[in-house]
Amino acid sequence: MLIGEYLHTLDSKKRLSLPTKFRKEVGRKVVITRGLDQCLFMFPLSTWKGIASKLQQLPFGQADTRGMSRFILAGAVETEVDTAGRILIPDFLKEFADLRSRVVLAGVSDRVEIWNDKTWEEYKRRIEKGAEGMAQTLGDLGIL
Amino acid sequence: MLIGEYLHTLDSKKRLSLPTKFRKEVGRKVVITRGLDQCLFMFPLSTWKGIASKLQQLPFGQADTRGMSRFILAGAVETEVDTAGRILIPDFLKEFADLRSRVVLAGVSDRVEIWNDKTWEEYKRRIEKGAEGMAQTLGDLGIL
DNA sequence: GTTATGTAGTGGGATAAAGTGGGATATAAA
DNA sequence: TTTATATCCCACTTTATCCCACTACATAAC
Repeated sequence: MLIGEYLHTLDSKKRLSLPTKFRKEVGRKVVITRGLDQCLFMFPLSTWKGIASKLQQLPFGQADTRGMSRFILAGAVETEVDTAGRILIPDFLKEFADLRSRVVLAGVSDRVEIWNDKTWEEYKRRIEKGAEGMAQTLGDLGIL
Repeated sequence: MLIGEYLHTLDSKKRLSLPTKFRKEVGRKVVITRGLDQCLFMFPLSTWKGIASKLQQLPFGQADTRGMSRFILAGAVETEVDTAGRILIPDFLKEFADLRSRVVLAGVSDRVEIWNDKTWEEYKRRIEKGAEGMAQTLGDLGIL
């Protein structure tokens, strides 16, 4: 279970160290893709395979699903975790998520999200403000 | 699995180098054809054979599928990957996709798409704008 | 409390490889 | 023969990869 929030630094060589707590669960190979709300998603290779096979089944005759599979598949990279527990973030993904030096890694059960630190803080503030409505929703869903 | 996005240059001799990550999977012979949304499709020869046979099985009586198979089959070229990992793009395909010097290669599971860089950026921007709908679809597919 | 020991996170240098450009040779057309 | 086009080969530049080192903070030992 990937949980917790960590502030790490993306160095000049595009390397980003994973929090120790994530390393075992994530394994040696991971896939990073474009995510939603301007962050990146990182999946263990095994999880990714399931996603990829579902995407492959989408008909590319339809313009909208064609766009989606391009967005995600062309936006994905398989990377190995190096001996120091670091992964490489390619330029086009750095740009997409507007990643600078300070980066937030957030565990969200089966994936890790990678955020620009400022964007993350802002996003959290927005969510907190909507907490009232959220509590309602959680209640409706029988979660809390 | 062909994934990722790479910005390469098409030189004055119409040569385009394939990203290293694609080379193994793609093999020595590839087929390039006209694709959808003003890009080119590149298939490993083995994949192409399956696609070609499916196209041939389309009912020839219907005008739209007839047009589709002509569009793809007539525009197809078989090329060899040279010792430096480069392929040649014939003029008529260059023109079709409006390829200049800067070219994007995008892996989309079983094919590589070849785009004019500007066209690709524009396309991505359009897709991102529709991200809300995409989130919905991803949820429906059980991906997120 | 102070001193070892270990580990996580980070940075940098040396080496290898990828991507690209250009010349020389071969092949085909005028 | 001359001109043009394609193919092969080599060389340069930049980027990536590997390996080692430093610092900070933690825990354990004295």
